[in-house]
Amino acid sequence: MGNISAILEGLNSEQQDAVSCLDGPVLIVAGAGSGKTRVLTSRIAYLLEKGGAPERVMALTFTKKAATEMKERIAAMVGERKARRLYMGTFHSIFIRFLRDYAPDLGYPTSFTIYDQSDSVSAVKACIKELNLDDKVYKPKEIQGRISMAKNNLVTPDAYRRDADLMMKDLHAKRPRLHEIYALYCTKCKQSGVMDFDDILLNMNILLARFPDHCREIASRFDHILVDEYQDTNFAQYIILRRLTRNEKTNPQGHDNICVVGDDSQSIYAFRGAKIENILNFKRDYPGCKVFRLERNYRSTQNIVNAANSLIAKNEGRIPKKCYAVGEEGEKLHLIRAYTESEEALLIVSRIIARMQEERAQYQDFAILYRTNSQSRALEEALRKRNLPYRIYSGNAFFDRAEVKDMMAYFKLAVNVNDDESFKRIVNKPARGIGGTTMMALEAAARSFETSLFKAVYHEGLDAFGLKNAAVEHLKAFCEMIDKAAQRVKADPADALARRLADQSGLLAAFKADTSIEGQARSANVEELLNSVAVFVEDRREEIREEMLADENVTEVSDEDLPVVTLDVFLEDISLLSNVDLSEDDEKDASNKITLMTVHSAKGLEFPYVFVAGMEENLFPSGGMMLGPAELEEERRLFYVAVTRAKKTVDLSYAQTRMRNGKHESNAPSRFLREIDPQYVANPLRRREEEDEDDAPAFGGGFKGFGGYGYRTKAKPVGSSPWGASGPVQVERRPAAGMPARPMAAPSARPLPPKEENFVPDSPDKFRAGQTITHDRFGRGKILEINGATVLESKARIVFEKYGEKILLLKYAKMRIEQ
DNA sequence: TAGATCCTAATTTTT
DNA sequence: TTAGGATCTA
Repeated sequence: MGNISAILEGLNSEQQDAVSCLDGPVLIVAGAGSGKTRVLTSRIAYLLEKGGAPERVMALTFTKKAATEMKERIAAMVGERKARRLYMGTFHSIFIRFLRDYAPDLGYPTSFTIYDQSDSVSAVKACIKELNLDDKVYKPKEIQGRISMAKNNLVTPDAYRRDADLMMKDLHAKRPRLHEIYALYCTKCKQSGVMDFDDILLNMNILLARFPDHCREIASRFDHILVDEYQDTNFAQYIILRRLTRNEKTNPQGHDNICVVGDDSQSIYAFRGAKIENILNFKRDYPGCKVFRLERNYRSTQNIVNAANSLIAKNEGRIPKKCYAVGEEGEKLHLIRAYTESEEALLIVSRIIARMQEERAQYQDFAILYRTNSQSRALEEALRKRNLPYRIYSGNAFFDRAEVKDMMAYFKLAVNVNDDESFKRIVNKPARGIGGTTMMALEAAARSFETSLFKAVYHEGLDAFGLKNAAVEHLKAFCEMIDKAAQRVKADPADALARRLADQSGLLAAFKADTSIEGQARSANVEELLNSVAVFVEDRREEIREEMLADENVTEVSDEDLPVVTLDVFLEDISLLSNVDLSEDDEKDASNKITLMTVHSAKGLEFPYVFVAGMEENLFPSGGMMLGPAELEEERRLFYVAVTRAKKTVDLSYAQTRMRNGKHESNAPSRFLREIDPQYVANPLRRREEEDEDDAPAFGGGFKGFGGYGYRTKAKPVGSSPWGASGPVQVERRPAAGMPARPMAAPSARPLPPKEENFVPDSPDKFRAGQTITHDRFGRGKILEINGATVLESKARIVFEKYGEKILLLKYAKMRIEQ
């Protein structure tokens, strides 16, 4: 019992309540930085200390990283042995365990393999081709997305075809045969013995729905279910959870000890099928549920939390909660105004340098977040210019490399010879004289035999499809090589088999033969992959050894006692793992670096100093085509996530013009900047500063509103040289538009009239002769004429009510049009 | 079959 | 702009 108080110790009262309320449905609404993970892990530890059996606890996360971290923390509280027995992992990895058990019932081989998204897209593409559809109309990526959405919503191909609404939409989108692609894709996957990510959830549902016995059996194995990041669950996950808990239809005697943790304000994956409604409706779905709110933010300063609150308040449909910071007030948020994205980058970098000096901060304390990956380019450039170390978090950089994928395809094909995507990928890599014509014929044959490519090679009657003997020999040689490996999958250690495949395929040799820099890099990457297989085998063996040692009757485990860790195990592990770089170890120690990443990938992380770049309309919020209210709210949540990553300071930057898709683009500052209560911003956006960009008539060549704005007035950030001393061209030629013309200008004897406070000028390209205007110093006047080739050179002759006639350069003059 | 060249489409992506 | 894919040519 002493341990129990140890678990509760150091938790605040709300956290304690959330941890110790074990019976019945529980919703923990955990604001950013409120100690969510701590509560979840403590809760599980508490549960175990109270006598709960670890193997009867299912805990689901979205990432492997989250699962591993939590396991470690739980192990620290209750010991390795118990923690290890927990049924804890990602939705996908946990469900795969069940699916393997019951695969035959679902029409899959027990050894089914997993398609990642790119496999999935190319399989879809193959289906489109097979149906003779135009891939300009049926864009593989989009179709795959639609199929994915359908599966996430548990819409099978049949259901899809029967759904008038969906069919109507497709008709309108001019792709009425989408459902055929969907159906064919499913057939092919099944034929290949393959599930894509969505299938794992879909099939789990099918398993639970169509096989009540299995459903009961699985559900009865658990007394408690816990779910992390519940706000990001999709419909399929939602239904699975419903089926595993008490349920009148399928599971009337089941328990309803389901505890979900999440923050509706941080739901940012709707575009991928996440349903924020799941968390919003939890109370309704699980009557009698208890709700705990964790509203104390331990991470950020008050200013940051307050600013974030004021922002997210603009969203409707939220779970009411009032987050507050317990830390110090902190600095206000700071806006960085730049003219171009490269200047923006330079300003960010100088501010980082300044901060590092002022606060003795380290590189790793800084993160620069952005909406789109392409924004990293300018930032990298600026960082390199100033010689600052940085690292970019970007997707599966390693596993996205062609050579790594190739090698992986060999592994996959050995584990599952029917995996057609892998087959196609490597059949001629390295060159084996199996060209396009051969493959076309083989594919036609496989189609007509209704079998996989691999099996088709051994089928009778290939010549009918125009396959020459020589081609068939080549194919057979390839298949035999694969088959030899396939025979050994269950017998040989993964690392040995992987190495053999690399050698016997000739893939590694081909890369090694290439002495170019790229070639070297390729073979190094393949080596690294092979190495990672070895590391995996080693780790897993140690794990198993420890597990065996945990048994009281076992005192020693020799190497021979350990089971062989095989390639299929490695594959499953790897295909369900995402960003966790193979080189993560290097990163851990040698990583005093500035972090660059998208806001999405920053979720769950924290940094003392956070910069968010590209705070512009059309970029953040991203907008694009149609930005509906729901999408806008998601963007706002995304921005909320960005801001709440910061512990100490937040800097938000925007550029007036930015190179996008090869073109200069001008966008107004993001509306989100306006939505933050200005009392939390050091230099807030002035009222109409952001307007007049979009509807301004295009003038000259694409550069809109280059001068004439008051952006520079208060831009001086602490200790940095705001406009980039070493800055780009623009700095030189740009006039100090917003500065009072104190030093040089107006040598007239008369003192200048005071300028109007908070004057908001219109863009210089708006002015036309005849308009009545107000000038920030000279007051009302009328434009008599404007001349000059471009807006930047235009001069206006204006007669002012009080000051008479003057000629002003439009780009300097701060004026607004009256009425 | 490889290499050159042309064309086109560009958010976010826990699995 | 640029990356990736498709198509064309030796």
